[in-house]
Amino acid sequence: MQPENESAGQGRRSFIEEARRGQIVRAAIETIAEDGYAKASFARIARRAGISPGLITYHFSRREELIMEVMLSVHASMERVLARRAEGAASYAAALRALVEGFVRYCADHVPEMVAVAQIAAGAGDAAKARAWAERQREETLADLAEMFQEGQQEGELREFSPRAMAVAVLAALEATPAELLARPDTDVDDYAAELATAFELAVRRPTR
Amino acid sequence: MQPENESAGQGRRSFIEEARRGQIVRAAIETIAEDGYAKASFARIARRAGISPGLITYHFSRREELIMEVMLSVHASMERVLARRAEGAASYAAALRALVEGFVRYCADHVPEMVAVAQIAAGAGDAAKARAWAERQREETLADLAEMFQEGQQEGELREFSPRAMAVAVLAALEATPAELLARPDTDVDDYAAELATAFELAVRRPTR
Amino acid sequence: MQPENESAGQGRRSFIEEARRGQIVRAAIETIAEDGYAKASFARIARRAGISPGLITYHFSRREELIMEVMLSVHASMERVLARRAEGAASYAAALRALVEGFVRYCADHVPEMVAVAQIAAGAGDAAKARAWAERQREETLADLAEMFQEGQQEGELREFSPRAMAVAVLAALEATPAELLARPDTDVDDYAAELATAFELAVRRPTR
Amino acid sequence: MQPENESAGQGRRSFIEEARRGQIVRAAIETIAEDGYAKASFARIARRAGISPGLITYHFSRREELIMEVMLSVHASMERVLARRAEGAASYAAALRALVEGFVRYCADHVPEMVAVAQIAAGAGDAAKARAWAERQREETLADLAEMFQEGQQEGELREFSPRAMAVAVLAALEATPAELLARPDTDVDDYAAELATAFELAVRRPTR
DNA sequence: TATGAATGAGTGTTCATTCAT
DNA sequence: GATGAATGAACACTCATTCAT
Repeated sequence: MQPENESAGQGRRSFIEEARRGQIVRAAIETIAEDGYAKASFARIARRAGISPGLITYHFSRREELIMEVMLSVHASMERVLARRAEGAASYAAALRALVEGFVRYCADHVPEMVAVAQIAAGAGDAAKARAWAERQREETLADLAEMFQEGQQEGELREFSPRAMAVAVLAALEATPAELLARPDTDVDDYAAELATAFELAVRRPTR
Repeated sequence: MQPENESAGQGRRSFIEEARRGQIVRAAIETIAEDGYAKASFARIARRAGISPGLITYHFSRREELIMEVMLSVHASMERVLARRAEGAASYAAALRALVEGFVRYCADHVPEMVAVAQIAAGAGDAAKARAWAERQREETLADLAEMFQEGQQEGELREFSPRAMAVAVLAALEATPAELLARPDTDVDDYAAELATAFELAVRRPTR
Repeated sequence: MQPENESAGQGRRSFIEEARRGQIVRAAIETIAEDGYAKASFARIARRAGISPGLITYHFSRREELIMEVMLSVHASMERVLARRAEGAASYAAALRALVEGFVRYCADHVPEMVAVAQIAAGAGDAAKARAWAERQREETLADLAEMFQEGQQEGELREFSPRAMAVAVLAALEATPAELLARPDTDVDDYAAELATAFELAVRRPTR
Repeated sequence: MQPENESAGQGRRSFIEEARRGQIVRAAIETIAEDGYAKASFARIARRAGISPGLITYHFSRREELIMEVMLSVHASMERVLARRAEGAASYAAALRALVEGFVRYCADHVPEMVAVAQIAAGAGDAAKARAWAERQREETLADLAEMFQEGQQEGELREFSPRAMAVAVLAALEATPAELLARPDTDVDDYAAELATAFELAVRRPTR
């Protein structure tokens, strides 16, 4: 009898179950990050976690559910970190800088998570639900960014440019960070973040005559 | 009985073989772009090409070889286009603009190719060789870009910044283009390209005065 | 630590155990009848009974044992009912009528039981023992019926015919009843029973001149 | 690339493919008849046919398709045989006798087919489509039988009785035949058929005063 | 007594690859 | 050159059964 997750009103998950789920999610993240999404079979994930493949299905009724959980957990963790940073920025440029630096910092500290999420987002057909969710999330982030730019323009702090195109460029640069840090592990993360922040600051702010 | 590809010294490919290979590569690109890498089985590719699955293996001894060929052909095609644009740029800023606009233009005109390549790059384990090659290629592109920036800095046209970080940001923005054009088909491509070019121009050039 | 069923000489079953077994058997009957034998997993049966799957194995050491118990309990219940009807029939024709009407009546009142038993009888390999038992039971019923016919023939009440073939036909008609009542719920059960009884009465009795 | 069965307009099946399909259907019938539906896995069917399990999926795109083909082929074969017998019956009683004897004869000659079909009809959930089809077929047969009885009643040849109930009884007796012949292989088939025919003749015809 | 976490064998199905034709 | 029948390994998933608690 599977735990029949999350649906039932009273159905809380036991401590041990929560622990196993966490363990499996971790193993899934690492497996996807290291071996690639397509090779992240239950067999491999289970081997890494030191459990039997059947146990994964026992805790996650479908593969989709596990993949979704990976997405959700990474996203929630990042949100928590970024939220702290975003508060109390004095200007739009400062807010952008806070976002960029926070994101890069998070990437540096959570490379496997970011790689795994990227794999899933770009990945196969059997993660359709998770991919759709990620795309919606991404679209939302883009919209937020663009809105921020627009406000900055209306208040005269930022120059005139296409908020959307700039948002795409910024997010793309952020999303490229995990791969870059993976490819060049010696990168000074804070420098890297500052460079990005400065570049985009110059790109968006009204040129001081 | 197979054509024994590429290895043999004298082994030129016949005209008809070259044609078949091209047909298969095209079908592969379209299938990967439309159905996703994971669903792009030989059966599907062959159906699209109107041939039997066995014939693919006849022309490409391993799956890896076909995927590799997809990469190579797209890359070659893009190089050809970009090379024309890059020549005769009067300044580093102009060269950057030419690159950005050329790349975006190419993306707009070759969506399936770009989507397929992105799928492969992010994709499965049986594309390891192709992925490695793409990564090497990408590294090379980054190095070229960074070198260009460095020269611009030495000549005083560009401000001081990390050439590497800027190169990553620029390339990331470019690589995000196909997805963006796919997600927002109404985007004015030339505007979009100009916006990116301007943004990065502001980011790199020595601030006037 | 299991109850070590039925084997031990002294091993009586406690009251509570008997109750659990009954509850599980009922849940099994309903699950098999509604979801089909193949889908009647321990998980489903346990969910219906509001217990854990492990508890089923605790009370029935093998799946086979549970299935067997289903058979036995249904059979015993039917026997009890039929026995009452059979007594005191004045003629062989009357006895046949009593049997037919009793059986049909029982079917109408115990659809799930009959459906479940039919599912098992026609069903899977892991019910082999139960199926064998049912077949033996069936054979016995056929023998009883045939013997009754033979006696009726010897006493001159019934015409000459193959007792065995007639027994098969009668039993087949009876066994078809649950499905028929399920397919046509509006059937008037008593009419239906009377029709069958009359048909077979005409088939067996010595034609009145 | 699977043969993509039956749908395409021009898509004829090759000779060799037709042969394989037939071989697989035969193996499926025998496996179901001997081991039971639930144990008739592709692995077992393939072993019997001396082929690999994958080949079954190659020729039948889903399991359901194979099961359906079993049903259809048995049904078609029986129809062919029965059709010859049914023609030219001088009375309703004679038509009934022809049907009964034809059916029994067919059963005797095709025990595995009949057992397999019975297994599927009574069987698991993953044969839903085939079971539904069989049930529709059965219902049709019942309707035909009942209609025949009704006509016979209207013409005065048959006594008054419920055509439906009688149809059910007759069909049930027929369907019980394979099991009976299997249980008692020494049965004289023609005698058995004649007994059934006579029994139902007496049951339906207007008693000769 | 009862739970539910865990296992391992088994399922249908997919697919790159082989090979006789 | 080309076909398509055939294989075998891999996949997610199901489930009776075991066992520590």
